[in-house]
Amino acid sequence: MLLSKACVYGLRSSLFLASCKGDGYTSIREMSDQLDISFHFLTKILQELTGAGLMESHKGPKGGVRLTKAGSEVSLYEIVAAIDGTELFTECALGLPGCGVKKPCPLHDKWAGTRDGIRQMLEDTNLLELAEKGKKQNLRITEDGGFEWI
Amino acid sequence: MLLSKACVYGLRSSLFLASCKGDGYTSIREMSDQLDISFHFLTKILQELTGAGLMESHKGPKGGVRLTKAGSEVSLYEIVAAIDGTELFTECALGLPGCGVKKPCPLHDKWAGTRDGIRQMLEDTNLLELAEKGKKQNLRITEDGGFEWI
DNA sequence: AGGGTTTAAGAGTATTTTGTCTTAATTTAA
DNA sequence: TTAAATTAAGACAAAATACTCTTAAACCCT
Repeated sequence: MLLSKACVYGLRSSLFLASCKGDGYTSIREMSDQLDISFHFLTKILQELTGAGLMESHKGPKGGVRLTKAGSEVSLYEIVAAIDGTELFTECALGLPGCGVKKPCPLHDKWAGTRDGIRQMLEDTNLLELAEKGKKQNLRITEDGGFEWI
Repeated sequence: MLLSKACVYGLRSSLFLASCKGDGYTSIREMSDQLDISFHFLTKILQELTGAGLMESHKGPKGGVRLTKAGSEVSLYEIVAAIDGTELFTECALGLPGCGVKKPCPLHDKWAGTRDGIRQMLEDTNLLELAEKGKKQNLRITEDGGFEWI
């Protein structure tokens, strides 16, 4: 699996927030309902994202979380890095520590290119772009397709 | 992590076999020693590869495992598919089941290209090519670099 | 034939990931 | 000021992954 489940859930919920109108907070309960993700698990994931500065949270009624930046300014890479870390984009395909230009494994050259391709794709893609595409083409971001773009 | 540890170990040991001269069997004990991988864990991984038809095994003295095909005929993709399965090459980046051309997620188009890039890199690379490169440039395939190309 | 060597198979353990539950702290609004 | 709503935090449980160990089966050699 390329990304952990926590990371995938983090991406889906970030996408959800990017599609929300206005700059108010969205409650985690609503997100967990709409996206069909365990409330408590999602809470922990979003805590990581707020810890990383990508979201900010607010307690109490009318509380919830929201993006700290405009969706157009948040790349998927930032979210992945915040949850799964950057190891995927630096590690050796054969799992050898310290593999790099100086001390490569036989697969290093080829894998480095592929790896950069993954990173660039994530860096090149922002939340707003995906939210607008999803809204325009009515694409799903949940398993059952129950989510309606806002 | 892109590949499981079992898969990474499977790749390293396949690479080891591809670098072995002659067509005799190589004992799993020797491989686990040379590659610094737990003997019993490696045994189970190689059983998967023999089950998939990529290797064949032989018991008793002079026993061990060997590739069923020439190293030049074995792509990394075959090994990864045998151990980790092909899910990585078919799954949705957002984890949505059934995501594809017909029922895509907002990230599908971009991810499909990236995903194919990973697959093609693995399909395009064979064991002999890596073994020769490793031998020629004296590259490591173990953490401590203790392995000497045969 | 018999003993040593090697893979096969499966049970058992440890660690990480995933998910659940409870309690505390904060905030809004009546 | 009090009650309801909401996130924060941490303990706990379940599942998947990563190993470890033991016993069985097959094989070679003397």
